[in-house]
Amino acid sequence: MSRSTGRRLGRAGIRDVAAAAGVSITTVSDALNGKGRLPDATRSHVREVADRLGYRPSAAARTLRTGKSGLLGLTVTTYGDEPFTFTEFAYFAEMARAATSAALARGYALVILPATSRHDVWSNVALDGTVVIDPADGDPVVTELVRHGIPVVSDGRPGGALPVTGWVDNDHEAAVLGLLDHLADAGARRIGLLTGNTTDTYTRLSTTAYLHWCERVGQDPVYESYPAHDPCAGAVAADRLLARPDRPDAVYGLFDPNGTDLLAAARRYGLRVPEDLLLVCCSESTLYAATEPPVTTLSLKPRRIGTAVVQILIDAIEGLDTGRPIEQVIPTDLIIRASSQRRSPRTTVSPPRAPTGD
Amino acid sequence: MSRSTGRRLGRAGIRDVAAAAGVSITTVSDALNGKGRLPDATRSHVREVADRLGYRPSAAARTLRTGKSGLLGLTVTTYGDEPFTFTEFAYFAEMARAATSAALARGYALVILPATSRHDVWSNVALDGTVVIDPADGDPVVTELVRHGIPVVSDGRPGGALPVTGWVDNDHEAAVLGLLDHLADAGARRIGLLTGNTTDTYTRLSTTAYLHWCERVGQDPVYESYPAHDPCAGAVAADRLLARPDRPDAVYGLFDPNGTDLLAAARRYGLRVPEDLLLVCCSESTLYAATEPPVTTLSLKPRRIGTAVVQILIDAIEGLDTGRPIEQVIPTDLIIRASSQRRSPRTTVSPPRAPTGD
DNA sequence: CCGCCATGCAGAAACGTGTCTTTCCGAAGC
DNA sequence: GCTTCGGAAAGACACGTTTCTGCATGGCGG
Repeated sequence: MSRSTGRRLGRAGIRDVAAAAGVSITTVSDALNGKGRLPDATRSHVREVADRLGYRPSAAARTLRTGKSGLLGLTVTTYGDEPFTFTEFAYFAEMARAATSAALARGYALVILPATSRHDVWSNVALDGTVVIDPADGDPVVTELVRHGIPVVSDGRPGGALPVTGWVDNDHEAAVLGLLDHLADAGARRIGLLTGNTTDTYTRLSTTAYLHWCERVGQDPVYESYPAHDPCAGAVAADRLLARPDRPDAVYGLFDPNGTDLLAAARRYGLRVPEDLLLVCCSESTLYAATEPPVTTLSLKPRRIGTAVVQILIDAIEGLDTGRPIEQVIPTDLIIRASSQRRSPRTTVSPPRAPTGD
Repeated sequence: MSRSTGRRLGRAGIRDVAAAAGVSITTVSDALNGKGRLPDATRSHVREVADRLGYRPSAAARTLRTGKSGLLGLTVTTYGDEPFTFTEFAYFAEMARAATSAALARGYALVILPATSRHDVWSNVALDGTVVIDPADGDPVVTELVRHGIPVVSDGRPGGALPVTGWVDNDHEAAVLGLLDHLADAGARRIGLLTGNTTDTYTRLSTTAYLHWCERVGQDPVYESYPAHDPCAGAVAADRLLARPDRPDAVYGLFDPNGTDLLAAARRYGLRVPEDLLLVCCSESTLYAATEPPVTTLSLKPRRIGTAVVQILIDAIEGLDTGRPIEQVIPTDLIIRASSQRRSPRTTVSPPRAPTGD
């Protein structure tokens, strides 16, 4: 049987369009992609025939020929033993959502992939580039990707001289320092920290910033750490922190659920917030606007980060890069609510200060 | 230049492996895929050479040849004007996470795609199948996908005779009826509903189940609806519901943030929970375990749904289907906490030394 | 001793597209 | 009048893999 009649079942190919329009394959390709020198009459004719046949170019064939798939990987490193922490917290959900929207707007789609170095999964999909969330130092997946010539942009400043194309991150040190200053301004004398025992960049930078701040103001560090992937462990660690003999009068929690964990622990110990205990936690959840009391949160602006990461990555893919790594720092946002304001609203006080930090 | 020496830059191809191993292309392909009849010596030799060269088969070429890409689409329909509601609520995050894990375990990856019928995005990626979350009646994207022979499995029972391969859903009617019975058992005399004004299946089924229950027990329906995509509107609607002259003494909120919305509204009206107002909301967030008071939540088991959807879809793709649509109902889980139990567990605060709750 | 089958492997045809090169043809220039 | 030039479209190849077909060899039964 001839090749033009053999494909009765299945989708229409470019050959079918060419035959139906009475032109060659080249003309069809050029007409649909706007590439060659064709009169407008031919262009519209071919397009009309293609539409009538319901023709959709094969993504696989196009990818094979052009080398561009229009797919970006989105990976998340694992915390501890958990196999997969995608959208473990609201941060990831928001960031992934923004990244997906930004990619879609430029004609790309996102593929969710694990950060493990399972070859079979990674090699089964043709990637134009990859977004890596919080890569570990010397991440083998990242090095292998760049060795294959795939651009990698990371959310989180990479450590260990990772050869990424670029990165986007918050200034975690400045955020923690500003937040601690805010608590001190509100009257905190001893600020505690609820942190993780993992080695990821966010946890490490935030913790060292806390230690530096303590050193600067001459306060003994008071902190508890726990495996961040275990939600129950957070509640226990919050309890431990408030059970210490050197109980802090203000606490910053690094992870999303810490706000409710600390509120619950404070209730168990009969501590009033904010009268007896000032509270701030890092979270993207709007639920903290409606808790009792509302909790001051530090937002890492995941939407801006997700958008920026994708823009940098696509710029690099499409050859708009400047040759050197592109680095971008997104400012954080401290959303001040009742839990970190010592003065009760009943007493007449000076109007609340403008939220413009240093 | 010959074809074997021309590709110096770029990844190693199967030809390079064949040349380096001193065998033919066929032998390399068979050895790596475990297909042909080869002695184990040749197999291991080829594999060793391929590893040494860092050979990764081209996903695009394999997809073109075999017709299988190993990619599954994951789409979310839009609510109202919002362009993209992926992981708008914790439900989507959990469901997407479970679906991703389940797909990965069977060698597939998930591509996040918008539910709009933008051709250019959909046709730029070769899909083996698609998961559609809560499709609208007669969804054009779904019909076009099945017309192209791509299996579609939906999260949420499809309406409008949508030709999906299968679907997974909760028994929303039974869940709402059981939950309302639970509230009535706890002493509720007039149960209100906080619902959405969208036409998606979840909202519609839950609301009609509520109305049926009211009819059965002879209670006048008391409900407020609002656009579920707008977080501020939820707080306003919660306020409206509690401001009514026929104020309910128990409320069920259909959406994730309704719990804190209703708690805040109750505080504004001086209503104690659960003494004056019983509360249940549908949510997957663990934050409700630590609110004041903890809120009873209805979990739709998104992890089980995400896993089941992917299993059904991959079974259909790999030809394990039975010919008829596969339908699966996942039971819901009512997590009973203090907000829906009229008796207060204790009037004094329990000693702080035992962090093990309940 | 001949034919046959099982084994081990190579050659080559696809998969469907993009694009380089070539061909054709009419019109303009010397 | 012949060449050249440029526009329009066709031919052919390549992308890298899978897989069908087929060739050679050696062991075995008849």
